[in-house]
Parts: sequence; structure tokens; C-alpha cells
Amino acid sequence: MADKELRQTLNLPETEFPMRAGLPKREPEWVKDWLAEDIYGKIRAARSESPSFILHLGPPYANGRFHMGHVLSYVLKDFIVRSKTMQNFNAPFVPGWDCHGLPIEWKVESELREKGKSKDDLSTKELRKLCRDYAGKWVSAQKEDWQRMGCLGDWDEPYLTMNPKNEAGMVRELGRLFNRGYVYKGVKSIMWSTVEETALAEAEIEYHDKESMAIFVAFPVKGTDENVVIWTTTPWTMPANRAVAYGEEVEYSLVEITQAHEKAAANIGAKYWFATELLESATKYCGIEEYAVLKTQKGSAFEGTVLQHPFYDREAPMIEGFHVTVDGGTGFVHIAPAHGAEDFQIGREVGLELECQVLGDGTYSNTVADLSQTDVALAGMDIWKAQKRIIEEMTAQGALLRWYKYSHSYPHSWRSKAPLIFRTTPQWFVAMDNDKNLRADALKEIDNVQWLPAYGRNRIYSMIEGRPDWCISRQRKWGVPITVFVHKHTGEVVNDAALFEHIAALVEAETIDAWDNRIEENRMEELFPAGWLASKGLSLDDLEPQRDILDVWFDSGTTHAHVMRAENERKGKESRFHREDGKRPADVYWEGSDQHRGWFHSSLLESVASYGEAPYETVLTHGFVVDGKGMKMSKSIGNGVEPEQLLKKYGMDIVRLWVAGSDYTEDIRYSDEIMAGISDGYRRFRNTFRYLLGNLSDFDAQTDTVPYADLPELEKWVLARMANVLTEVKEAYDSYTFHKAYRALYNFCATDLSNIYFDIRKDVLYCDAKSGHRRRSVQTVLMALLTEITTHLAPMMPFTTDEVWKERFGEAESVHLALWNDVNPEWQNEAVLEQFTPFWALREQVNLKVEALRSEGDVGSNLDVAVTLPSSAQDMNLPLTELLIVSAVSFSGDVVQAEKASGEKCPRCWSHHETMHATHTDVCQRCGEALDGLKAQGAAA
RNA sequence: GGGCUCAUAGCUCAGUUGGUUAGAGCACUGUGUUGAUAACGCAGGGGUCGGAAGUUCAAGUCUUCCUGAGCCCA
Repeated sequence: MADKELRQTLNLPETEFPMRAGLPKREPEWVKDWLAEDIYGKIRAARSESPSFILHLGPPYANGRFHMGHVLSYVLKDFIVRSKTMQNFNAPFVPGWDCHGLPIEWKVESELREKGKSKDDLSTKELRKLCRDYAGKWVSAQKEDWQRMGCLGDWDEPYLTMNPKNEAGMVRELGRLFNRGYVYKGVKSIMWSTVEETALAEAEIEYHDKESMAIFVAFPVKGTDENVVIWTTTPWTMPANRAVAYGEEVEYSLVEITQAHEKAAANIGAKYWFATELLESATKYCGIEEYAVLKTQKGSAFEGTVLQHPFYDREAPMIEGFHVTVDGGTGFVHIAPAHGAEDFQIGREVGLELECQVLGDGTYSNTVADLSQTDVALAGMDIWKAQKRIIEEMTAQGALLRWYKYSHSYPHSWRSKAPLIFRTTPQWFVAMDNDKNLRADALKEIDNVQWLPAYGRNRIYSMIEGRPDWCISRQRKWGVPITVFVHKHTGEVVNDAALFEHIAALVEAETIDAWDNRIEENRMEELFPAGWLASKGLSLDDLEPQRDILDVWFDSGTTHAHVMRAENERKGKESRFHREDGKRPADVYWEGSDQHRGWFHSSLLESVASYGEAPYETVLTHGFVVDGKGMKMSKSIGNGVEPEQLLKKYGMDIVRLWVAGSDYTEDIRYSDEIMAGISDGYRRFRNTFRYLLGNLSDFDAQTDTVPYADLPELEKWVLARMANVLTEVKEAYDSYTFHKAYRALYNFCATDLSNIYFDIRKDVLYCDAKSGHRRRSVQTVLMALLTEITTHLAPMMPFTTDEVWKERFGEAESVHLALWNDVNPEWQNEAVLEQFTPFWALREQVNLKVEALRSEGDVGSNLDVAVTLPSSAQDMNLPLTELLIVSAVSFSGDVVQAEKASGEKCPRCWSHHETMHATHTDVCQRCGEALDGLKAQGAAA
């Protein structure tokens, strides 16, 4: 028989499964198919009776397309949802979006400005409509991005913080916090943007270098000829000066000027106080060239000293300042309680005037006095523009010793990039330390939560421990209103649970506009339940509705309370969830480690205040995507990547493998080099699948499966290995260490299968009779491998594994509806693993000998080799000829020897034989039998 | 400036409570095969564990300092 004909008699792999994946093109089609088939809905239906597992999502902000950070975060979440689902948990995933807040309002305003309009031209309702549409547009775009990533989720019923139902949930939570005694109205010096005209959250502040005007100012000491010198970088706060602080332990010196630079403002003979340590630097700045030290004293000696304001006719007491340092300046600190956090704190403690005379737009109010020497009216003037006038006034008054430009790190608005100021304003707060002891309760609750990695516990603990009261109010439009009334005369907050619920119901029906519309349209009485006002003895005219809105961290911090209904909800509690398949606390919250100060933090405070417990049982955190060198990705450096590029270049399954292979507890690196490695890894999996599919093309599991007891040793060995690997993989998934699962599966495919098992079994698969027992045994194992590897890889590689599944089981099937099998106890065979242990050492020695033979040019493949093994090798009781893939094995002596095989090479199976088949004389015995089998089959057909 | 965290072969990762010549896979080099072929087999080279000092009989593994990086805060 000619070689070509012989080749026809082999059982070569047959499959349509392409070697090249073509992921970028095909994945979008598969996404469409999954949506059309409603895979998510089918899973929900199938798991409706299963125990639930809730991963609750922290809502992304509905602005812009997804970036690499989103990809990392949502792929990881999908690993959990899918792996839990395949372990028969009911693990719904409800996508959500954070829709309110400044960034969107700002964007809408700037779009208005481009059209030549102003936000003042619009009613609250109209402005919000634009914001709502804007957010909605990005929700749609991001939903597409999300689906494209192959993530499982309830895309038809996501939660949006701007959904009326969720907005109502926030109002209800606000009501609970009010009624439980956590919320108070106070004043506070807080970071304020004069451009956006709002208080800013911590997260909304960025630090950049700013050039300020630094000044040295002399305050005359009342009743003496001495002066105390302060240094500040905010001349605009001088009109608000109410005191000067000294450091209790700091040593100060009084100096008399004996020589000064000709341009210096200081006069010969003038006397100034400076901190001793800063004497040299401060006098130099002020152009004081020589001086005499008259006396020194400790700061505490200034107690009771009264100073004269440098340009107003009022006094400024000297007080002790805990924050005074001698790092720079003069050692004396100018105190303007309306314009600084420490200033405010000190001012309140000693009873200074706290009133803020700077308006929200950054101009002085009309209560600010004029500058008398230079005759300038500050009222109505922009504070930044006024600085020069104030300096001129102080110069005229002889109080200014020096001014110069000074560059330093200064807070700016993250949106407008405008420099921020401290301003004392009325705000609403959640109290951390009042009689409700929120801080103590929250700290206690932290230890009832599992933090992964463990250091997350300390991280959030120290943040909760050190944070100030939570300022929940914002002076903006796009957000949930603080739906309370303040009594015009008593200043008391007027509300109760019934009133809150009444308003919440209105919001649920009409969105947050329900509040503002009624106020703006003079229908305020509708905000009250019938008879409510009368029952309290109040009239509408007594009440001032609040127009502030809630901090967006309050929105997302309450999602635990209104997104998913607890299945184990205690009776008697009001139903507050818009879904029926959730539970509370959630099993897992999982976001980037920045959320220790963000969402984990606000959710914890809100939940503890409202329900007395944390909203989550486990909090996982992941790192950030950085470049190949570990550096943050940034536009200016140009080291970033866009998800879109990756989808085009590699496809999502490869991006998902990149995530799977990385240890997310640290920052994870992205580079072309890394992706090249991942792509190779993907190909290894793909080829493994292709080999499995190809060699199973003629296998019918129903009829051809061989019982475990009848399998050869090698098959039992592979199954034992797989059982161990699968156990390891399940443990890895359960502990959220996905890269261990990935690695275990990958190494199994690369070493146990590709290097060993597949290589050895090619002979049987190709050359044995098609339905021979040995071949069916191998196929039985291949079938198990295909099933187990595919299902256990499915959470990581949903596209490719489904492609494999459909290739094997038909287009109507989906791996994502499958469950993970329990590890078959029959496969767990330690004895067979032990039986093979000595074989691996032997194999290595044989390979070395064969390799030496090969390098001499005598042989090519192992089948050209015959080996002599130590006699002891017989004890293994294994079919060594096939396991070593050689033509012959003999036993003698105690070392391994290899030589070119003698006998005739069978042209069908390429192994060498001394005797050939009796009738098919050109081929070996085994191949001849296979040919007979084919002939018989042909005759039967 | 402060808090938390990280730093092992070119890459991604392992390295229990400190204890023999620091591991894996990939990549690389050589080579074989051409019946998994833009695939597969075999063999080989390559780290002294970011740097320095210290504790110890012994340190990648403990301490301190330094350098670099990330997150958060000021």
C-alpha cells in the first residue's frame, strides 16, 4: 500500500474548530447571540431556587467611555459571578450607574455656554432634564462597552442612581438618618469653588502648583512700639483676620532694626517679633540687614496680648495655635476663622467671629469695610483682584514688610481647575461623634467584615478613625434634594418619618423634581401629607424648604439599601429594595483600593447609621492598571492604552486572560510584551481544545465511554492529575485568587497534556483501530478533559469556551448554562500517581540519551530509538515502550542506554518492528489488525 | 510632608513558622518532527532575590535606613 493510501487509514483529528481564533471579529457576534438567546435570563430561571451569592456593584460614573480601570474591575467581577453561577449559586449581577453630581452638571453647563446660554436661563427642572439625558447617553454607551467585555449581567434592569425608585431610596435613607439623629445643620469652613459656586468633596479636589502672593505683615502690639509679624499666602483673607496665633513652646525674639535695605519697608528703630529659629530667613525676606535682639520669650508669654489689625480699626487677640510650626514664615500665624480649617476650629474654640464675608462667587459681601487709607471699597470686589488693593492699603498703613510671588502646591477644583478657597458656609452634616457614636459603631463593624487583602482593614479603619463629620450637602442642582424644612423663626429642622415617606413616594412617582417643582411652582403644600401641618401646629409660611442637594457619595453609599431586596429580610422592616433576588448584607463588594475612602467608606457609614451593620460581608480590593514599568498611565506621558485598541488587536478573551494571569492585589502591568505572552498562552489553550475536539470527532459518549476500572494506567494517571488540578482550581476560584486557577489550568495543559499525555497518545489515537478498546479509553479521557477544562475556564474565557462547547455539543448549547461537576472521587487516585513517580525520572534519563543520539545525527524521532533500561524499571509495571514513545524496550544492567532501533520501520505508525503482520506484510502487527478492522467495517457497510 | 502597600530570572507568577546548590510556565538558544504544522516534542543558557547596614550558626524570608512605584491624605 502506498504511503498516501496508508495515511487514509489513520484516524487523524477532524474538526472545524479553527486554529486561528479571529476574536476581534467574532466576539461582537457572540455577544449579540448571547443577548438574543437571553443567556442571563436562562441562568436566572435555572438558579431561582439556588442559594444566592450577591456581588454588589459600585456604580461607575456615567460619563465617558470605559478605560482600562473599568476593564480590570468588571472582568474580575465577572470571574466571580460566572464562577459562582457555575457552582450552582444564584448569583445575579445588577449593573448600575452613578448619575448625579457635579461632573455631569458641569458638562451640561459648559455645553450650554457653548450655545451662548446660561444655567440661569433654565428652571431646575429643565437643567435636570439635560443632565438626565446626558447621563442616559453615557449609560447606554457604557452598557455597550460592558457587554462587549463578555460580562454577564441584567442589562435590561440596571440600577441608576437617577432612577426614581433609587432616588426615592436615597430620600428614605436620608429620612432614616435624620430621624435616627445623625444629621445636623452646622457651619463649617470648607473648600469652596468660586467658579462652580459649590462646596467640594474631598474627591473633587486636586493639588497643583499655584503662584500666590506671599506677604509679611506687621501687627502693632497694643500699648507698645512693638510689632508681631505674620506671613501668609492669602492676602485676600486679611480683612477677615480675627486673631494671631503663636506656638506655645516656640521661642520668639524681639529685634530692633539697625540697618535695612534701601527699598525695605522696615524702618530703622522699628521693633518686630519673629520666632527665633526663623529670625534669619524672615529678616532677610523683609530686607532687614542688621538688627539687635532686645529680648526673647516663649510663645506662652504672649497669652493675653492684644494686637491692632493692620488696616481696620479693630483688635486682634493673640491666641495659642496648635498648628503653628517653625517650618517657614515667621512663627506667627494669621487667623481668619472664616477661611481655614484650623482657623475655624481655633476660632470656634475661643469664640472668635466666624461670619464669612466672602460670597459664593468669590466677591466680598457688602458687610466688608472699605480700605480707609487708599479709599477702596472691597464690597463686591473679586477676592483675587482685591489682593493688590489690600497690599497697597497695608503699604500705605506701613504694615506691609514685604510681598513676593510664591509658588506652592494649592488645592484646585478637579473640574474647572480653578483655585479653591476656604469659606464658612451653612452645611448639612452626618455627625461622627454625637450621642449616636457613629464613628465608634462603624469602627466596631469593620471587624465584622472580611477584608481582602487583609491590610484593607487597617486602611479603612484609620480613615474612619480620623475623618471629620460627613458634609452631605452641596449647593447644586443635579442631585437628590435634602428634603427637609427649616423653621424660619426657631431654625429647627421640621420633619418626621411620615413626612419623609410622603416625599419619597412623590419622588418615586415623579423623580427628584417632585421636590423642586412644588417649591418653584408654589405648590409646597403638596409636599405634606394631608393634615400634617395642622397636626404639628405649623403653617406653610413658617417653613423654609432646603434647596441643597446631597453629596453623590451619599447616593452610592445608600445603594445597599435600595438596589437589591434581601431574601432574608427580617419581618417588620419596610421593603426598600427594587429587586427581589438580592440579600443584605451583600456577600461581596469589590472595587479598586481607592474606594476605601470612597464607596466602601460612605456605604459603611450610611449602613451603620441606618441599620447598625456593615452592608457587606467581604470587601475585596484590586490594584490599578500601570504600564510595563509599573508607572501610572497618563495622557501626558502617553503610556496609556484604550480598551478599544486592545479589542481590535487581541480580542476580549485575551484581555480577560491578561487579567486572569495577574495578581490583582497589586497594581497590574500592561505592556505589549506582556500581551504577547498572554496571546501565546491563549494559543496553547486553543490548540489544546483543537486537539481534544479533533480527536473526539468519532466519539459518541453514550456508547463509546469506557468504565474507569477498564482504563489503562496512563488514562488513570491523567484523570488523577486532573482531579488534583480541578480541586486546586476550585479552591483558587473560591478564594478569589484567579491567577492561581489560570496557572494551574495552563500548566496542566502545557505539561501534563501537551508534553506528556497528548504526545504519547497520538499513536493510539491515530493508528489503533477506530473503536478499539485502547482508543476508546483515550477518548473517554479526552472527553472528560474537554468537559472539565472548558467549564472551569469558562469564567475567564467565556467566548472561546462557548465556541468550543458549541463545536462539540451543537449551536443550541452554551457552556454558560453548564455547571461545574464535582471532582469525581473515582479519579482521585493517589496510588496511580505514586506508581508513575519513578517513571518521570526514567523518562528524563531516556530523553537525555535520545537527545545525545540525535545530536550525533543517527536518529530523528524517538520512534527511531530502542532503549535498554535498568532491570529495576520492570518493577514499575508500566507499558514503557508506549510511554517512552520508543520502538523497543529491553531490560539489562542499571543504566539507561539508547541506540538506533533495529528491524523494519512500519510506514503506517513509524515504529520499528522485527516482525510484521502476517497478511499485510508491509505494516506491523498492530497496524495490520487496524486495517483488517477497516476492511470488515467497509464490508459491513 | 503623613498613612497603607509593593519591588524574586526578559515576562507572568511560586517560594510554609528564617535552614541543603532559589522554583514553574512562557519567552530565548540549539535541535527534531512535518499525521495538533502560523502547531508539537527534546535539550540548554539565564536570577543571589531593588540597594546598604544589622540581628543570627544560618536570611529572598526578621530589623533599620535608602531608592523606585502605586493608592489615599495634607
